[in-house]
Amino acid sequence: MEKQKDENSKSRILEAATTLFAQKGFDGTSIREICKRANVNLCMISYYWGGKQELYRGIIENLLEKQIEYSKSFLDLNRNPYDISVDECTELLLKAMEKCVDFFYTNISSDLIVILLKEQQRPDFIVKSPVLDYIRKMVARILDKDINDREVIFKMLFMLSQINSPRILPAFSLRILGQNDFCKEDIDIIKENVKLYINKIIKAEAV
Amino acid sequence: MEKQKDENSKSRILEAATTLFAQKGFDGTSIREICKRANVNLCMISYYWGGKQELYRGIIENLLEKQIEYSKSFLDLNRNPYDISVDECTELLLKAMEKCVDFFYTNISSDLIVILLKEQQRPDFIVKSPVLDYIRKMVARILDKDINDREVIFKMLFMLSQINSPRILPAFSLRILGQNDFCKEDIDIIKENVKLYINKIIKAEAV
DNA sequence: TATTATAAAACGAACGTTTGATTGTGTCAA
DNA sequence: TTGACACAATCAAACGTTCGTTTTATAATA
Repeated sequence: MEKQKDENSKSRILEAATTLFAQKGFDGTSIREICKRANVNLCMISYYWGGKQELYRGIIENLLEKQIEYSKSFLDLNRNPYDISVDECTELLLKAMEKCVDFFYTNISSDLIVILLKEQQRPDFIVKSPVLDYIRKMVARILDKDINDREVIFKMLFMLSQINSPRILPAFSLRILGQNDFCKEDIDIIKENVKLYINKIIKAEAV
Repeated sequence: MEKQKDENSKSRILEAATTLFAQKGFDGTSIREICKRANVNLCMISYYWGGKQELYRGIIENLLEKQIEYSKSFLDLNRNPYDISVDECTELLLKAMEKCVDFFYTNISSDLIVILLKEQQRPDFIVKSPVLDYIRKMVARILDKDINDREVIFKMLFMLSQINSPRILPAFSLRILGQNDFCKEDIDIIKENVKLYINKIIKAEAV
């Protein structure tokens, strides 16, 4: 009376795995722990994905799709940044950065950015984001440099880490704040910061 | 003819473990791998430290001592920031931030900051840094706020992530740069950035 | 009656740790 | 000066546990 096509257990696994990977990392999380939390049998991960590693890829690709889909509301990835004026491009980039804050601090994707940061060094887990590539192209255009120019890369780094700083140091910041996650007030502070400093960084006074 | 008091193998283990923990994380590194890289027998970690976890603590505490020792050249941890004028305190903080860049980008401690960032969420691996506490107190003094004020905490976050951004996203940045580690030129860019933006962040125009 | 989803059990491999033996070194009484 | 002894360092081997995965069986559905 309950053995029908039940995508429910599949999504429960995804949810449990995402939470645990973010908390304890890929290697620190056993599939037994995931399955216990998701309330499913031990074999279900292999059954649905083929293995633990494929489950990870599934989670990440899911995020990337969401990111691309979400970016469509404020970016046109097919439009060549070099065909846009510097001023318009700057405005677009600033808007994109603000939208990134919204994206990275929703419940859905907050765990995922933590996972990506944690596992970024695994050669087998490399992720290519077309959205990130496009943003880099925009920075290059604004600075009138090559996309692989050292200055462009560092400007991107400073921007991204500025946005993600609370997620990069979650244990540190949340422990001091005495919270389990960031609240609306925190996100507003981050956004305000983005508007102010990212703007300055982009406008290329130095660096 | 070679079995004498040989602290050599102990330090070789420390070096190998630091490199591997930074690369693959604590859980992703086996003691077999560490010992193989250090060219010592499998039992030596238990012999010297008692276990893998204790080896980790040994590494981290080693870093903290170095950090405290190093900070003495530009900070007096016993001096109460609230007894210093805002202007002098700002200058001291800026200097400290620049010194932090030097510290975090030397070969000795670059791996260690990566490890700390990776393992920060483990409740059993929590590290308290008196230097960081002092810097927080300085920020609070400059902003004339309580040390636990949300604004103080976020300013610290933004400052620290600004400094560490290239270390926070090492895979991302180094892959694009096509380098194995940051060079003098990169560190100069980071320092210049610190001077410019940290200064703006501290001076409290907003956030 | 296929097909899909779940369950329990078992697989070999890898893990961190411990054991017991062995080797070199420094100490010291004879 | 030497032989015995304590001790620190190292070794190979084995320990029990946990890991990701697979297998075989079973229940529910189309």
